This record gives sequence, C-alpha cells and structure tokens, in this order.
Amino acid sequence: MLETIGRTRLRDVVAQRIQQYIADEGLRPGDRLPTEGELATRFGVSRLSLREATKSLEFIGVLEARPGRGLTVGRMRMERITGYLGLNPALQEADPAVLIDTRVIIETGVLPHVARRMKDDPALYDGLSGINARLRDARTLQRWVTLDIEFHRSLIEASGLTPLMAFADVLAVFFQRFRESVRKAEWSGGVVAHQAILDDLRAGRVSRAETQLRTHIESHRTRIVGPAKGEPAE
Amino acid sequence: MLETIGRTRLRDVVAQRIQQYIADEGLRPGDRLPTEGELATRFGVSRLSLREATKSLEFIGVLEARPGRGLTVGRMRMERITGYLGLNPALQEADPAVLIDTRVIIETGVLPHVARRMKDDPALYDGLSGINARLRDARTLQRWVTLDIEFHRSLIEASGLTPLMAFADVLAVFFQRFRESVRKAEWSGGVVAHQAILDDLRAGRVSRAETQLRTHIESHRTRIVGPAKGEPAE
DNA sequence: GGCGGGTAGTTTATCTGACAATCTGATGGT
DNA sequence: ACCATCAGATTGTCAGATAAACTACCCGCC
Repeated sequence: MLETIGRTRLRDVVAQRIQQYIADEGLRPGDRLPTEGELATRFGVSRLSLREATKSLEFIGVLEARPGRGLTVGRMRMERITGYLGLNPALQEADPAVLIDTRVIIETGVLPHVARRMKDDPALYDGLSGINARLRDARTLQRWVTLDIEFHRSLIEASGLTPLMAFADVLAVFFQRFRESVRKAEWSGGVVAHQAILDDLRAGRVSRAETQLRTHIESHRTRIVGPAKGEPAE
Repeated sequence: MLETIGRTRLRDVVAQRIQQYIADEGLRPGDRLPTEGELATRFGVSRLSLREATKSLEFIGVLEARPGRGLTVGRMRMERITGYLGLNPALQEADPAVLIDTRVIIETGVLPHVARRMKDDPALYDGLSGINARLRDARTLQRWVTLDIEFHRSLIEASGLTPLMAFADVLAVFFQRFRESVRKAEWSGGVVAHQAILDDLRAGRVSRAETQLRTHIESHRTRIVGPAKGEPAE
C-alpha cells in the first residue's frame, strides 16, 4: 500500500500506531484515547508531530478531537475521501478492464441476496424501479450518470451487505469517467436492461438477472477497452 | 444522530482552499503548488496550521510533499483509498453472516480470473500450494490463522484484480472476531479443501472450485451463526 | 436535598522561532 | 559532455507559549 518514496515519516508511523492501539484495545466509536501529550510521550515525538498524525486520522473520521475533552474514536467516513475524488484531475486513471471485472464480481455477487430480500420487502423493487423511471426521463449526461450510479449503488444496498457499500462507492468514482463516455443513444438500452434485471430478480430468476447484469456492465468493455482505443466521443 | 459541530477549524478551511486552488489552476498530478510558507502567508495562518491541512490531504493522496522540492499534486490511487476500507465501521460492526456472505462473493468471484491466470503462470499455483503446505505444518492457532489469512489473501491477489485486495481487511476482521471458532480438529479439513480448490483451478474446473470454496467459507456459518437460515435464492 | 452558576483545571487549537534532513540547480573541473 | 560539489530552497520536526473550549467540582440559593 505504501509507496517507498523517501524515508518513512514520523507521522505515518504514528498514525499506524494509533490505529493499532485502537484495534489492540478494542476501542469503539466514542471511546477515549490518551491525550495528545501522553501519546506524544509514548511514541517519543513532539506533540506537533503527533498532531499531524491525529489530524490526518481525524480528516477521514477515524478520530475525533475536542478541546477540554481529548481524543475519541470516531467513525471512519469513506465519503470524506470520495468527496475529494469526483472529477478530480489528480484521480489516477485505473485500468478499465480491472474496474469492469471488479464491478461484475461485486454486482452479480449480491444479486442472490437482493432477490431473497425482495421477496420479503417489495419496497426494494419499487425503490429501484423508481430510480430507473427517473433514468428514463433524464435529459442531461450529468443527470444520467448520477442516476445510473444511484441505481447500481441501491442495488448493492438492497443486498444488505454493508461492507460492500463503501467499496462500491469508491469504484463508482473511479468508474465515473467511463460512464460519461456512454452515448445518449445508448441510454434507453441501459434503462431497459435495468428493468429486465429488476423484473428477473422479483420473479426469482437470479441466474438470468446475473447474466443480464454481466452483459450490461460488460457493454462498457467494447467501448472502453475494445479495439477502438481512441478517446471517448465527446 | 445530531452532532454539535464546534467552530470550523482552520485546517479544514485550508484543506478546502487548497483543493479549490488545485481545481482553479487546473493542476495535474506532479504539478507544483506554492511552498508551505507561501500558502501559509496566503491563507493567513501559521505554517504549522497549514501543515495540518496538507498532511491530511497527503494522507488521502491529494498532495505529495518532498523536502527540497515542495508540494505537488498527488495521484489518488484506488489502492490507497480502498486500503482504508478496513477502518470502515461497517466492517467492524457487520453481522457475522454478512461477513461470510461478503467473503463468498469476493472470493468465489475472483476464481475465474485466478484460473485464467494460472494457465499462463503456473507459479501462482506453486505459491498458493506453498502456503497451504505451511498450513499443514501449523501447530498453533495464531500460526494457523495467519497462514489461513495469507492463503485467502493470496488467492484474491492471484486474480490480478488489485482493487479487491481491499477485502484482505475483511479477512483480518473476520478472523480477529471469530478466531476461536476455528477448531484444531478442523484444520486438516481446511488444508484439504484449499488443495482441492487449487487443483480444480489448475485443471480449469472453475465451477467446482467455486462450490468447494463456498462450502469452505460457509463452514464457518454453522459454528458462528448457528443453523443456516437459508441459502440465497438460486 | 436539589438545582444552577461560577471557577479552576484539563485538553485541544494555533502561534513564533528554530534547527535538521532532503532535494535541486548551478558551477567548476576533468 | 559528464560528474562532483556546494549553496540555496523546501519540507520535517522540535521547544515554548497563549487562546479557546470543555469538564468537574464547589458553593450558594431555593
């Protein structure tokens, strides 16, 4: 995970140590940590160096700090990170084939769970269909992309497998540029595919839904990875 | 849940400003930013407060800093970001059944890719078999858990789908919470199952490998969760 | 006895000033 | 042209300090 550029910085070591401390002590959100001064002494660094590490962890929600009270364990928020992604030019281009393969695994993998839960909760179908209906009415690319992301996100959410949510969100951000290469003439095909997948899920035809979803996601491959290696139109 | 938000911290304002500067200037990865001293002057804060913001942005990859060279726009690599997924409360608090389901999706999902790559690179098989051989010789629970995690992690790695390495953290969380449920009497069964999966992959019998791996992972369910509450619709 | 207000102590937020470590570019020598 | 050295620039880390925010305890009043 870490790139070996330059020597290891104190603050990176400290951040790791703090995370380790949280894990070792089995701390939960809201639990107190030692004070900045105590941690600095414990790790043998200045208080300011300690703060550079804690501010980093605070930035993504892992820690919370309040004057007079001290440091507590927070709840890591992936959206604090993905919020800095978006259409960020610093976003490194990820291999589109890997992104597609990864999406296929995650999104087809959750379908059996979605189908099972749809049986008990028909509102899941209604919610997803509602998003798709709005997709049908989309007139701008931005709108279409936003709703497409929302549809796929909600599909994963419908599985109840929360560990996959944050990951799917990160995937979505890196995949966004490829969504934006979808031509308007292909939007309606996407809406039809979404609906077919939903209907199959509701009817308990999971294998068929998986095949359709795989095809739907794989449709990006020809355009992005396929023979035409040129830039996306637009 | 309502939170009493304290006053806006300087470093959060500065982080936003820096992000805005990058966008306004249209900077790309590798492009130079003003020095810490210049930015501190520009934003009217001390250099150390400026650093608290830059270290936070560095933590998530937006910035990179090197002595003598200065601040540059970083590359927000997906692997770096997904590397923080293990800190996600959704993982720490997930229902054990959810963790098992998540593992099944990821680990069976990568098998077609592992099998394809094994064809081109037999060393993959050798590496995984080597880990399994060491598993066979494990004598302590700690050792066994460490190697079991390594085996499953290497299996995901063998797929070449590096984003999914994020789910190595799922494995760590899983075994940290349920290590005591792994009975010594069942270790040899696990080693046999691993080997069977590998042999099937090498022989191109992907479906069979998937079934075996699913069974292998699902074996935890009875011990941890109790009687199976029903398989996903299929 | 209970409640509310005030204060002291604690802890984080931010600052000034300083030195150490690392990098880059210019210059000189071969 | 290439390599080595050095000066200057920039980040990394520290010590010492004050300001702002929070908590707990004590005291007074009803």
